[in-house]
Amino acid sequence: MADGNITDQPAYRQVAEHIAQEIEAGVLSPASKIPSERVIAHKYGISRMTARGTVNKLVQMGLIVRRKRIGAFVAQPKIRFDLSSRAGLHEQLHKAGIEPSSKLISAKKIPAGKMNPEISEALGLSKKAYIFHLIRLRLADGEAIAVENSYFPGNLFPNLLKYDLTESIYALLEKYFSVKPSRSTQNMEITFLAKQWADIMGVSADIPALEIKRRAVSTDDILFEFAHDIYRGDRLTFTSKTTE
Amino acid sequence: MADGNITDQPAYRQVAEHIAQEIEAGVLSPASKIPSERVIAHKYGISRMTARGTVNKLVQMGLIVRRKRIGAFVAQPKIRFDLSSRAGLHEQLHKAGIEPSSKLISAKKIPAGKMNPEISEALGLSKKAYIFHLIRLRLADGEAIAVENSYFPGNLFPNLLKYDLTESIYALLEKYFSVKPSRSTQNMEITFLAKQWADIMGVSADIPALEIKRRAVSTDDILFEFAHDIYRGDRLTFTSKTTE
DNA sequence: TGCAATTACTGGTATATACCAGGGCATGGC
DNA sequence: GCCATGCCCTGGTATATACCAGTAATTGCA
Repeated sequence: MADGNITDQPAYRQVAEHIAQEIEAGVLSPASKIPSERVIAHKYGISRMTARGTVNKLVQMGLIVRRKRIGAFVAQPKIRFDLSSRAGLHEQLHKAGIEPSSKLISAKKIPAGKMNPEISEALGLSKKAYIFHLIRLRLADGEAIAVENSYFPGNLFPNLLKYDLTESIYALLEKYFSVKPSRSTQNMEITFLAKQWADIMGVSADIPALEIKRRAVSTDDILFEFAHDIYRGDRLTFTSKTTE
Repeated sequence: MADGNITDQPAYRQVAEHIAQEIEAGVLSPASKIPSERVIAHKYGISRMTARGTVNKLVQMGLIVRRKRIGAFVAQPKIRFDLSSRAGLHEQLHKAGIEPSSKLISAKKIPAGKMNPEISEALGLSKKAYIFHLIRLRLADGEAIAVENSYFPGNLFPNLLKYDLTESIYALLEKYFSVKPSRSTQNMEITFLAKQWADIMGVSADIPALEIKRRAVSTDDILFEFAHDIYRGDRLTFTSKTTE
């Protein structure tokens, strides 16, 4: 910025705050396009690289999303997801008036020996056993919000891949294999979206994420699933109600 | 990079991956200084701004931490914090062989009317009631890892500020006011560290964070605390064990 | 009218350069 | 031996410029 400043904030932050206020005030409404980096630079009398810093800051704050070669847009409000709810993601989205959908990305039968030890050991399998690995993409109103990796012991679910895997897996397991989930132990971590998952979701890797690894036990006390779920932190807010 | 590349990755990412491998391989050990941006630029034949992009990426990955005007250093391994554990942060750190400490940043008595409505309403207070607001900084081996905001209804805890607030507040409440926590409802969100908290912690605002808002109820079914805790996502990994 | 080619614009990457403020260290005076 | 001065290095900010690849609107031809 050409002029002097009262606060000692760097130019890119000042501009970011100004635009952030416009967004919060509703001058720029969700899904609307914000001015291009070059226009911001000209409007505020800063260089494009500085304007880019401004846009970076806004992305980082979760207020806008970038679309390569198209522009930057005001972000939709975050979707609430209650991790402690009995209801699954699908059901919670539906209740919130958001259209949930899933896409089966991959379904493979893999020898336990070729698997990541973390997974085969978690499922307590010998090397010659095999594992079913499903990757599903979860969407909300058509927008990718999560990737779910599910690992099932092959011996428990013969011919699993022959079933319709696009619907609820848990319903399927109960219907055809009489396996009902009872308890689960989960471990969560805040990370950045690994490129692997970002590619599946079709988004940039520079967004925060919540990763959850879960071991699910059936009512028969059998460990029947190891799940590794990756949720976008920029589109979801996570709620966890605990009563202790 | 001057030379052509096999992968189509941008230069700043390639260099970042190379340095990341050096860190993971132990060539660069925790707390050791990585080369300065200018040195990286020269070493890999890239410009300093590109080298800066590399360092940004590494910071974002949580592999290194920056220290203004001093350099960038390989980050310490993340500290595990079990959110679902009965043990508090202090106890968990101690068990992990890390020295926990706290610092009282501020302790104020504030009219409920002047408070953020989210808080006064959560505590179910009229505008003329008052609220105690404590801000505490939590450290692990001297490093700031969390900021805790605690809000207590004034009527429940007369003269709260006269007590020693540097120790465990819950122990104090039980000892002097016979208030024992029983249940809590909490709401967590992944964000970026707001400048406000970053300043208290003495770190940059460009790091991920976990914010938890908690309503704590006593054994007498009285809502006695609204807490707003902010944890550094770059120094902590959060575990949550659920058995349902 | 229909469709292909052009063009303007976008974010992403990269370079070269410049200045600032503060930490760390060597130097030099006392 | 002590301490202050000053220099070098650091990350942080900022400018100006350039090229790329893909989108989207426009243009122009058949």
